[in-house]
Amino acid sequence: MSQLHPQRAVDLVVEELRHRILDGQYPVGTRLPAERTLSSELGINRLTLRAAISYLEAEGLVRAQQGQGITVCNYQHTASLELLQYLSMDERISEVISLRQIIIAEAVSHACSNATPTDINRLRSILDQQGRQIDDAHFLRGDDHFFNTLIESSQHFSLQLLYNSVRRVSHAHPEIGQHLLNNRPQALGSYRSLIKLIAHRNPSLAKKTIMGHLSESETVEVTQILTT
Amino acid sequence: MSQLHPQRAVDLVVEELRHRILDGQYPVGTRLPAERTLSSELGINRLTLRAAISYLEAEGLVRAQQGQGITVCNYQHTASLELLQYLSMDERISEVISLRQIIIAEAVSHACSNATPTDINRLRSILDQQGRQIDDAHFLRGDDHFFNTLIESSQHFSLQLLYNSVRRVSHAHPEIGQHLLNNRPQALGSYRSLIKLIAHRNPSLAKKTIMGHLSESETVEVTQILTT
DNA sequence: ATTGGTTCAATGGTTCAACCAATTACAATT
DNA sequence: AATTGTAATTGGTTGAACCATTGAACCAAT
Repeated sequence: MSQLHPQRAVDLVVEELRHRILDGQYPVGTRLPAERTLSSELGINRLTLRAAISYLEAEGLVRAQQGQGITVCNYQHTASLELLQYLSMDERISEVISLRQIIIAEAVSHACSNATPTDINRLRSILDQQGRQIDDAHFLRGDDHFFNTLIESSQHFSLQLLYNSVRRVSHAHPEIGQHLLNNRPQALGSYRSLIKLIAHRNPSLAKKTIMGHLSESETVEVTQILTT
Repeated sequence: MSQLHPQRAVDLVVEELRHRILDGQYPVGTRLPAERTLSSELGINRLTLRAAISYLEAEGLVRAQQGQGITVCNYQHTASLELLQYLSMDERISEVISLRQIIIAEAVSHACSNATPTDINRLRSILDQQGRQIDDAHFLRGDDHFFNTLIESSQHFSLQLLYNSVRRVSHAHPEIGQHLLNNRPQALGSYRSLIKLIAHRNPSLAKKTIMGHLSESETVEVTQILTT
């Protein structure tokens, strides 16, 4: 959905209908009002409504069938992670945080094998030019840039796509960014540690470090890596 | 996109355009032909094309802007995991397999905390009534049912949404199912093992077991659990 | 009473033609 | 050379009309 420029009528309708669905105003399994009725109610043309419906079909929220109407899907089974950005995060912040951690751990692991020296230098450069001492907004932007680069360095296309969704959820929910700010010291270790782990080229060790699954001997090893 | 019933013109157009984009026929960053041109070429009405474009916008493949045209997005950054089902899997089967494993490990871990006795019984029941000795197609269907139930037992909505995408990728690419069949014995341990791990209610241990991150003492513990 | 087929109303699917609105390209002006 | 204004291009929206599918209501034959 575009954001800059005056918002299209289609986008407004998509948001309105998505809202009604997720609110339970149009419960799962029920039918939306007929297109002619609904477009009239919303004050738009039927074709505009149909473009919105098409969009919502792609999101896995509704299903249109001729003669039968537009049915609200059980999106728990039909939607993708993209849906998360439109839902309330009250009880799910921890889900996203841990998901993010898993993705990063996996990405670091793959980056150990696939990151080029150029990639590693780029990561270092992002850290340096950021300084890491600016206001929250700038910090989060730098954070975003850093992890984007990290994910790309992993050369793992599926992880990249997955991370895109998590990223959009984070952007849609400032609470998540806030959580990252609060837990910055202890969470994930510092950025430089991540780079050191990648540069050390030990995928398994790197992943275990991030996930906190280290044995005693491994802990010693990691300590050595990080203090050099 | 629906599949039963006669396929709508919109769906055909979506598939055709998506194919052209992923093929590189419409390279990333370039513009599609003008709507009037394209709809004429495809032999459909412009409004039908627009519904298809709306769908592709939701998939993160294109971006339409008035006066500027319809631009092909850099879907590596705009799409979600859903895209994977439309791509060639040649080099990515292992990505999906490992992603699937991570999701299941995480789900089992949460199922340890959240699965009700009813959930566990349901999982056992799925195994029993399946018999596990039928042809591949039936096996995969049972497999699908089992893991769906497992994911639901985890009560982890984000994982559920994520798994939906992986599931659709798997369905779109029989090679992945084939890989599951081939590596069935050694991969993930048996289904009954998973249930035992869940019933034992030790989230951390369960996850490590599936991911193969067990220490020696933990290995002994797991062996005891699985042999009871 | 049950079955089977027919009709019909409702609903989504598609098309046409026209106009609005944003953007861009380019020529005219300075 | 820079600026401005205008025209062409492109997507955005609309209205009305017609097609195709579905399901319910109805009716007839058994």
